[in-house]
Amino acid sequence: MVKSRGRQWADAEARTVATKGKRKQAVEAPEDKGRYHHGDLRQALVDAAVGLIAEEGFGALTLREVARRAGVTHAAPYRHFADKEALLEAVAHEGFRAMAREMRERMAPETGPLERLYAAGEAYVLFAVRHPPHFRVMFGPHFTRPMSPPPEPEGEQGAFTLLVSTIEAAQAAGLLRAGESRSLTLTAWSLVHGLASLFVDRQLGESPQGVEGAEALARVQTRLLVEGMKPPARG
Amino acid sequence: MVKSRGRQWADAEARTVATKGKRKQAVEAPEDKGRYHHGDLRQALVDAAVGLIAEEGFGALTLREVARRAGVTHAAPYRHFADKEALLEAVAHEGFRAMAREMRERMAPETGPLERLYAAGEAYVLFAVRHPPHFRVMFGPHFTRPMSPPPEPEGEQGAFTLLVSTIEAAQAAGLLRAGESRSLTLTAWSLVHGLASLFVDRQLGESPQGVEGAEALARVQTRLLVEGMKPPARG
DNA sequence: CGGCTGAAGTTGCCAGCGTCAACATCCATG
DNA sequence: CATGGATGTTGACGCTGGCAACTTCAGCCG
Repeated sequence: MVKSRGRQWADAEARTVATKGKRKQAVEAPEDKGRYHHGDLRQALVDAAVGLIAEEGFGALTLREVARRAGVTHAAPYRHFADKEALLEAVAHEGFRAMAREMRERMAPETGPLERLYAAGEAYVLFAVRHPPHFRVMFGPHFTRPMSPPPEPEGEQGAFTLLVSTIEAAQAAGLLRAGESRSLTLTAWSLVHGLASLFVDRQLGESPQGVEGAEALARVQTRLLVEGMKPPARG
Repeated sequence: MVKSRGRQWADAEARTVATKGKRKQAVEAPEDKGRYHHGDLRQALVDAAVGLIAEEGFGALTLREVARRAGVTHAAPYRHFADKEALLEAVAHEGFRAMAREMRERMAPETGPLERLYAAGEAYVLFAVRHPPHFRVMFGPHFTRPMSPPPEPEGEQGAFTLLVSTIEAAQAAGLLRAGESRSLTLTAWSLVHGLASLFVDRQLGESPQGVEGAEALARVQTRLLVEGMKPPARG
């Protein structure tokens, strides 16, 4: 029964979504191999969960398999998460933070209120297409207890707040119909969320796939939404 | 160990979504109590699964609990479904059929192409709000293998086909911008799907809840989408 | 009417899962 | 250098999805 479980700690490099911010200076040195303590097991577990969902699908998401991928035994995760749902909550929080960040980044170069709105919508859809596991966990039916609100670093706006303020800015500039800002926001949110969901859930069989296809589609759709569906003749 | 498992067959009445069509004349007589064979266990299992998701959430969906609710032992479902996923597929198929039916019913009284489009969109959202378990199974991340297309009774159109043909009819009547029918359809679909998803996943904390709230919201949103978001001044 | 046969349901089993309690190891602080 | 708290391990429990072998039933054929 001498299991040859050579401890290989998960690479921290594979993360493309995780908070870029500084983390405890751990796992940095390359010679961490033989340690009993992991250094940053919590983040390693989150990464492993995301990778597992991406590779094997949601049904394969097992606390024990996550632990295996992180190179620890099956009960180790309980030192960092109360239960499986708490781990998923951490994934969702990471997703919300990353989505807001990507929206801010794509909006940053734009100056016109409408251009900023386009950028926000496109970033929302692109985030979902690029990070399906996060998106699924964020909005999926996997939580029994209500999810705690994602922790937003000081001064940073969440994705939804960002959308609202962008739309209100466009209204203030006279570029969008005034009033009903809540309705306009919900319409915009529904459109991008629906498009993102359809993409992630592979409901768009015939349409262009892949990140580029999604980007083009998101671009067209956000324009189309704002331009309106009525014919030029204005029936 | 004498378990008092008095066989109580699941009421077939509780179904509000199931195919209304006639089923094998079974379970109809009220004195079915002591039977060894169930009569319509397959449908009873689907109903039990839907009820279980509705009452206890997705995490509680267990083949064994479903069997318990249907009044049979844990291995009985395997006579009707290859595995748990096959049961979920049956739920999804029932959902797709019911959604298409509800859309047709709500569209039926309307004659104008735009009114029919409104009715289709409202029915889509209302179906999701009224039948969250079905909607979640239909579009959730629960299938590893691709879902087989829902069986559409002869001559009946599926929900998506219905939406496409309605939009094309509106275009033909000159009430919607011509061309790009695929884009218009995707926009409309994304909007109603996003709105429905946000409702089902309880992301709309502040907005009006409940079926009436959803209906009003769906009404407003479908109009708003078609009218367009631009200010009357046409920036 | 009586026996056969296949469909439908049952019993018992297995590995794997989530979770907990008890134990082992390590790092930091005194 | 001792010690205590944090972190990881071991072993256990009940539950689950799935399989195999058995039992019960209904309809059919003689």
